Amino acid sequence: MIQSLLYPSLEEASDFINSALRVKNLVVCCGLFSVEYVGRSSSTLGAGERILIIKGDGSVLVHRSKGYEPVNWQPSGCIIRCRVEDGKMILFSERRRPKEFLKAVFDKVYIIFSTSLVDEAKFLMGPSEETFYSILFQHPEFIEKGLRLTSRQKPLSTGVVDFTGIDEGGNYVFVEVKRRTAGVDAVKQLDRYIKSQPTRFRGILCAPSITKQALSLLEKKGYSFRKLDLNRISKLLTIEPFEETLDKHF
Amino acid sequence: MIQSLLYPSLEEASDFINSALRVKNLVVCCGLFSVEYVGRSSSTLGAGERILIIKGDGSVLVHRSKGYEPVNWQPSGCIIRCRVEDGKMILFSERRRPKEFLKAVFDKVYIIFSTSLVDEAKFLMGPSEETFYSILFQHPEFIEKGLRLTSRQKPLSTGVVDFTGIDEGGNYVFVEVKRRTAGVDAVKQLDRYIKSQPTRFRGILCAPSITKQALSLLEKKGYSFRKLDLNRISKLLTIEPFEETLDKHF
DNA sequence: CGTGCCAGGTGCCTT
DNA sequence: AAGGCACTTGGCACG
Repeated sequence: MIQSLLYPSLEEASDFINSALRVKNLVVCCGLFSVEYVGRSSSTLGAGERILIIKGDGSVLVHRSKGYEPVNWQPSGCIIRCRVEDGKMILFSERRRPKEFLKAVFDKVYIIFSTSLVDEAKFLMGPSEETFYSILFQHPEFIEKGLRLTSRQKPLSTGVVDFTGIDEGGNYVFVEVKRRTAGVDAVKQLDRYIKSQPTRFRGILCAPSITKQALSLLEKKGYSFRKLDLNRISKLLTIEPFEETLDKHF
Repeated sequence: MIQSLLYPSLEEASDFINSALRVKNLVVCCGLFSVEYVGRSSSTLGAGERILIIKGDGSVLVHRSKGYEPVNWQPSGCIIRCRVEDGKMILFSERRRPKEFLKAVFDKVYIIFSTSLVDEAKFLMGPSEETFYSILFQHPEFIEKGLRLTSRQKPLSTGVVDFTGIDEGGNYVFVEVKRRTAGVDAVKQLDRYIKSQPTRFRGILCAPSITKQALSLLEKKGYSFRKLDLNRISKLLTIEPFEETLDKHF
């Protein structure tokens, strides 16, 4: 059930929003307004035509005419109030921790609607990092010939190492897996794991590619890089490859 | 100028969207639909009531009833098409590089509106990390009385130290600045810089606050914590301090 | 609550 | 175009 108002007065819009807030409906409001934000950072946005979205869980989004990201926002769990003051509609949102405030001051509301979105569908994501681990754990030869993996996702004092194992020469090995290009961070992560151990471990960083600086740091530390062949791995997934999904749905 | 349709037929909605696309208007559409995505990853979302937003620059956002993040999206620059097929409205978005596809299949459209958002306002962001460095470099007394800073953003073998300097007692000093609460990793970072030097350096970690564990580690290492007074610093910026902004606008 | 770490991260700036 | 890095990153899992 949709409720909507076209070119409402600010009083009408304010009442409308307050009604929607009480029943935790979603509200979409298009109008002319300015935005102030204070919190971890702060920002000011002068008056302009935008979209403001209030979700039932207390999140707020302000979208301008371009781009993926909202220009201002408030995450879920905020306390939201709306009132008319001095001929302007003021929408105020307060986040408790960290302390953050967002205020939208409306000169005009062009259109506003609210609804309770009935949406029970499950969101299914394609192969994640976890999926890659499973495949690699069953096929350590993709990482290195003769490698035996002894544990996965092993918690250390300083983080969780993806794999532990023993290489062809009998050396203990830590393996860090990245699904995408490995950067300096990944090398540091691996280094931290190995430094945390009293005994000697070889380090293997396994990723589809690696940045130049990361490789340089890796070599300086004496660790190894192993190129991960994504196509070969995806052949082993139950999930259908890109091309097939494309053919089927698109 | 707003155009809107309440409970349109799928044909009406499709025509409406195509008209809006031609003039690169923003479109907000609330309805019952499913979403498929294939690209860097892939995802499937069964039918449910949601909001779909198309922006003039070719970005697409699908929002469910909860949370800050869109469940599916397409960044700006995509090619968008809309048609009715087998009694469903299909909205298709293609990204060129990387190759990514998003498809929304509508069973029903509850409300749809479009508008060209006139929005020329400048978005002004509060102090960034860079801003803090500049201010602190010019006002080292905020860090410590009698401190002289000799260089900023100096590259070491192990990273980039924010400031180097000499304290009142003539000791060489490394300063690491954090804009937010300093955690254990900030201490480790500082420690790494100092360990990398052949000569002795004092370590100062400068942040608005510090976690208990980080402070404990810092003290164990013999380094100093300096509370960064954000209000005092922001006085030196053209940007007004938190409390004042709060008083004035909230 | 802090710590660690992934994300279809996104956006910005540099080579 | 690719790499590096900050972000009001958000989000989740775990101690």
